[in-house]
Amino acid sequence: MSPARKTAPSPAAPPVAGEPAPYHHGNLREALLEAGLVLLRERGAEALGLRELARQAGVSRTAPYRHFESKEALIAAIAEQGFLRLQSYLDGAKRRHPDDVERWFLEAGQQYIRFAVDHPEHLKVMFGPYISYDPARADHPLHSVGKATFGRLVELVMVAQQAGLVRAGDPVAISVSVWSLVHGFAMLLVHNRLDFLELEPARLTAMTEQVAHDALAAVRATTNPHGVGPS
Amino acid sequence: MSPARKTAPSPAAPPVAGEPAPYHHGNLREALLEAGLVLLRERGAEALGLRELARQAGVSRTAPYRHFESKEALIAAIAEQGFLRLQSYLDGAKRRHPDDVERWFLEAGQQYIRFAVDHPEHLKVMFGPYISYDPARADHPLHSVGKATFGRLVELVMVAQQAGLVRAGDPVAISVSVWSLVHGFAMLLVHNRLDFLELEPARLTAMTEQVAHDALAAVRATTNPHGVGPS
DNA sequence: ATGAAATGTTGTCGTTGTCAACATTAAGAT
DNA sequence: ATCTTAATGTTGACAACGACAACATTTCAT
Repeated sequence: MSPARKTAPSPAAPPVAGEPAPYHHGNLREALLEAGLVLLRERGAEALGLRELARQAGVSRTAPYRHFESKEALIAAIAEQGFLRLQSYLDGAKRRHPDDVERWFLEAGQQYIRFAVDHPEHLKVMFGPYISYDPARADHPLHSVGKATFGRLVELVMVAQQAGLVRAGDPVAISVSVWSLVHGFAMLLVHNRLDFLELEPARLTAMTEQVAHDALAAVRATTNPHGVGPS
Repeated sequence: MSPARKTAPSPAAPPVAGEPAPYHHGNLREALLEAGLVLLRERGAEALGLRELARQAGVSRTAPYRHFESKEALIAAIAEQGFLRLQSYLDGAKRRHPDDVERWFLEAGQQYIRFAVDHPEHLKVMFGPYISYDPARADHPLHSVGKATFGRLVELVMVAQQAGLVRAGDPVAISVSVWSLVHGFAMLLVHNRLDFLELEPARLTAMTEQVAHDALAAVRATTNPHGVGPS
């Protein structure tokens, strides 16, 4: 992002003392989302509120309603950004190991967990009860981006199947198992449910690697004598 | 629970029209928890509120504060009950397969998921962001009962190790992997993240069985050359 | 230039969690 | 039995929140 022209005409800069604070913010929607990320990092998911966000953006309490239908809609947009961030983590794994499926698999699992460690509150928002995830609203952008993220995993699983690394069978179902293990660990981490493990950084990376390995073991093809397909 | 004498002296019965509604409820703490379970089932975790619970219990808005320090403390007590319920699900698996570790393992996994299907909102409360889970408060009863539940799994893993079913290694770390897979699937289920799978009951049980199998595969002992393990 | 659409503001309502002050009942000591 | 005290329940109040309506200001297309 160059600091040059955006879609908005003038401001997009921190408020200047001399100027009379323009009536129109000019960039409010994105400013709210950015403030949301900051608030998320500094004060946690519970602190996310329309009024607080408006305050952070230097705007009055109901202004956000011009850009988001409701609090839930705003949070959904923040969650959406979270999935994009997560995708870039996962894509990094693929980019770094383009021709070794096993390393790609293991690294993807670790990247998922790294995302959880780096942005725990964001993960909470993405998978917590803050948004309803009504199956009737399956056209919502949040659903699309969520499915796209899951698609990264399905693609990985299919490649791994063709390489004989992962067992045959419905790749979506297999992906659910893999996702469940890594996601479950991430969620337990993020909600402090694993504090009794005393996970100082060294132990954390060891545990992360173990989880990634076990995720692969969970769906690994049975090492067969002569080629493809399990016994 | 027989309808006979409880710890409280007189009421513990639905309010009678004739009586002037005694000043002391006599059983408020348990009444609040029971109302909490009902509210949880009927209107979801978001509807849990001190005032609403007080209303359901036929008592005035700040009365709950005589029995719970805060809203979070009340929810923690409800979560505590959830862990007890979950334990009884898991204990059922052990009871039904006392001398077949593999069946015990698989059934335990399925029971965890069955709990999620039977009491989704309760699971949300147990693992959601409603309670802070401060590591400093490690003496809280919620932590104890949580660790006790996890202990069921560690016990199972240790027995499975001795039977040569599960790989050697720190049984706690291995349990975390197993827990993560089953828990992750349960959480995804409960938060409607798997609706795109179109899980009508038949597919759900199939997927449940797969998850349990994969949880075992994740930590299974490598089939060893000379003896104990399966073919 | 003018009317419509987009955007921001103040006022207000109902709801919630929490505290303080007060009322009523139950329990224990004398 | 009476008196004191702790346990329990109530009303009043406050700040914060999400949401809506009505109004103000700016931008944009015609």
